[in-house]
Amino acid sequence: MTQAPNIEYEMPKAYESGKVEQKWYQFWLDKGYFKPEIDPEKKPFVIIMPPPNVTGELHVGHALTATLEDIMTRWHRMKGEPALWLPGVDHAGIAAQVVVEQLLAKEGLDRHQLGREKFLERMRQWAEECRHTIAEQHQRLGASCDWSRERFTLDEGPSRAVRTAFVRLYQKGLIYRGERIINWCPRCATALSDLEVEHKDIQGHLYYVRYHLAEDDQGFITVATTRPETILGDTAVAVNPEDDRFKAMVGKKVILPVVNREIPIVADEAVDPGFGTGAVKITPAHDPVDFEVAQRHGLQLVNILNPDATMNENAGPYLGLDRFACRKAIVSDLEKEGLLIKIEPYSHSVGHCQRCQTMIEPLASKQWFVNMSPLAKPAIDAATDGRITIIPERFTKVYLNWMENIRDWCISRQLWWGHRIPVWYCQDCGELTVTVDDAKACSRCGSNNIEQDPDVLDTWFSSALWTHSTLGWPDDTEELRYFYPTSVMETGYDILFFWVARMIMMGLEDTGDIPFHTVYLHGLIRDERGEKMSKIRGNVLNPIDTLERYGTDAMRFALSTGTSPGNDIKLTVSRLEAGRNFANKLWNATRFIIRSIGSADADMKIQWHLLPVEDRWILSRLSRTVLSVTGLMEDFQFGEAQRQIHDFLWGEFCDWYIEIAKIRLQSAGEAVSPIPVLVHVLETSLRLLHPYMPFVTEELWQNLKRHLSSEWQTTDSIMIATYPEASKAAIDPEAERIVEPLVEIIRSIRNARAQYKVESTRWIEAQIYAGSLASQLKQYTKTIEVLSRAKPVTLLDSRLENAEGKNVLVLVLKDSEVVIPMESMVDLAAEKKRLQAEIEQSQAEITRLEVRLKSRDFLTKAPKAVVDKEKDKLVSRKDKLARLKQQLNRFN
RNA sequence: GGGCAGUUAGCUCAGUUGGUUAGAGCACUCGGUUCACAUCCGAGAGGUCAAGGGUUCGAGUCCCCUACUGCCCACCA
Repeated sequence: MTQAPNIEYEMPKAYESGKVEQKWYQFWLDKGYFKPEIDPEKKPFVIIMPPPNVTGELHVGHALTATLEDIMTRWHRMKGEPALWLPGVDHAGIAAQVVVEQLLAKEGLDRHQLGREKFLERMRQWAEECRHTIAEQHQRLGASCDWSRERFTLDEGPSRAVRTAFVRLYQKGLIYRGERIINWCPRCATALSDLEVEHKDIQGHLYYVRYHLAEDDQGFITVATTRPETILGDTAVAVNPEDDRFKAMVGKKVILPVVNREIPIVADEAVDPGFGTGAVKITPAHDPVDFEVAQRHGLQLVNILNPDATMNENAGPYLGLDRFACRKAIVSDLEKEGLLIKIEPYSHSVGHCQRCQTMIEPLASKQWFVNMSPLAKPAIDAATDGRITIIPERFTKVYLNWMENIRDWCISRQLWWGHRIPVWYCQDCGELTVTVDDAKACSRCGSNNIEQDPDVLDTWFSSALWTHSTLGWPDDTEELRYFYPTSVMETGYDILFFWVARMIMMGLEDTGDIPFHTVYLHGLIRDERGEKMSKIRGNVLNPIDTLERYGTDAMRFALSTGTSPGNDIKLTVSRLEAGRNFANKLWNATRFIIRSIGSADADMKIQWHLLPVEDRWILSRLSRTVLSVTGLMEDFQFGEAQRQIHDFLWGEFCDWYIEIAKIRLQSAGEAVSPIPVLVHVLETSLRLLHPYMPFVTEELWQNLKRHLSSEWQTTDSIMIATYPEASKAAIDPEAERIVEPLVEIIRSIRNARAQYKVESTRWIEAQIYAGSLASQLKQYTKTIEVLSRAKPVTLLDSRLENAEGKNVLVLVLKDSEVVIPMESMVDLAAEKKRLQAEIEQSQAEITRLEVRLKSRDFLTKAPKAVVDKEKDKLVSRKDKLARLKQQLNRFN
């Protein structure tokens, strides 16, 4: 058994330095708290962590993910559920390969020089380093995930899942190989899926080019294009069949400029007669629409590009030129030949590689695709019939819209880093062998002369299987049976399509069941200026630097408090400071309470029947807070939940209860000690807060426990203590009705002091008329004295109808009045002004209430409780108004 | 071209079944070396909840419309 670490009573600085954090993390780890037990009697809570890419270190976005997932996991664990949070990392295909290629470039190497095997070895080393760094960083964030189940997408298990899924889809006819227009990144030298292309508006040009008719020197047709270099790949000109201008030309041939090839004029619906000249050049190998036109008309495909986007042999004289150089050259040649009619500035959207920002070339190429529509249908149903809930709800529409318009997914990548496509081509008979285990021979002719497809799969293909591949699928494991479907998928809304949608499709396809019940989408982290963080902008915040500076809990506070799902978060210094200050406040409050315990007797039993009003009040407020926080958490409103814990602890417990309790502690003797309540509220609040701020709560909780008797020693750690349960029994409206005016009285005296600039060291007298509350407030005269620095405070039996003298200040409150004899003259003018303002305000409110209460509709249609409330309010406001007026009369 | 969000105090943002006088942090003003805390304490100022219309007894909250900002999706050469 691991012993709880020996706790030196350190100041917050020690906590900020990270020592406390590391101490506790190690403690939890040693205790094995992160690993849930499989208990068939209990329903588990499961989150599979979105695996960070092995491209370097974590950024604040990951810290947000980790924070939210840790909050949920810790909360459910404290509720006694077997809570599994399964961590992992993603090999990240292109993204990681790009990083390592850059590292190689610094050494003057490229991957082709190394060769596939050596390069992959290098990649594996790199991935292993990253995995290490990432795990370490997660630990610093306090992530309570089960490291014994950590997975990497290229691990044996997940890899077998990938192959199995591929083979099954292939056998069902849902994976096919074919020549289609794909997005080609010339820099990465690979095909990309549509999602991996970012469209940006580019200020370009529209070139109008004349194509002469073949049999008629005079006749011509003019086309408009943004990419004149693709003329080299034209195999037709198309016009709309309904376009009278060109009807006569359809079927004739034109001479392709520059290359002087004859190509036909065809009629096709796809052409918009209103755009450009109404005639379109058709480049089937380099444009998706043209590709389809070509299919319909049986046109030839002419590919004019090499993989690196230089011109190939089909470009004739332009062979070897870069695509942009070629464009210039062609434009200049067209001009020379008088075929360029005009150039117009034109803004259009151009695809760029998501990873390297290189301009994409649409290219006809033979690739592997997944036919998505059959997979989308069950995924649509799951979100429509309520089996899967997306938070915030608005993303359901976005999800459905994408699903309903889904297009086939190009999954092959011409990379080395990733899951190799499990397909072998027979060099003898040409048959494809598609198997999970490495093929040794052709499945048809048995030849050993087979070669595996050199390509790898899109990294998102393995991600799509993550929820089940991490739990053992395709095997029927105990883990899979127990933990699947998982509970929550928590991630950023930016990967809804990339990942979440595909996981739902593949989860349903592979297991027949949804992968998770709830999708929680968080917002993106932005910098102080509201800009998205990116390496290119150089505004990326390293979460480790941040937590070293402010403390992990402060950062978690900054990331989760006062935020809401799906909305972006601006991470500012002041947010971080607020978190740090809150941790510090807790530290100090706990220190105070621990010191108080030391000087009192050790019995912390609350004597419920003897409790004074303020004890009942704070216990009531605690109950309400627990009730509300629990409800909010069940509703995934973590930001609001934490804000309420913060406000309760700081604004009520520290500001009022502790301050009042101090007075009791100082006047030794007859009174009931506040210490049991102090301890109870603190201890409960720490548990309530623990999911959010795990380190400071553990440190303080452990410290507190050391001063308590054995019956408090329920668990070895706060993280496995039970989560507070709301007790409605402790809600005490009567106590609240007394403490509220008490607070109001104290505030009003403090206010008067400030207004009249009474020196802080000077005491003033106060007399209070509290009507029906007098008897309960009687025992609080000392409290009022100490907290408002007024002495003596006396309670009046009756109102001072007309307080005598001009140097008496009368404060009219809701149900009470405070009379303060002033040493010097009261500023009459100022007082009159203040009273008049109050009267006006009061009068306005009364008018509003009266109007409302005269309305028959209101009286009959509003709920009775609301009506009664308004009636009571009117009575009390009228009373206050009358008293205000009397005070004003004093001055007249 | 579609779709979605945001617009609340000087700044950053909360405010989820419509129900008192709309909140917090930071910033600001004034006052504080009281033994938990100056990473603090006390007091204060600051908002026609973007504009307009509607539904309702009652709207920051629901509906319509407008403006501005941002995002997503989309094969107009």
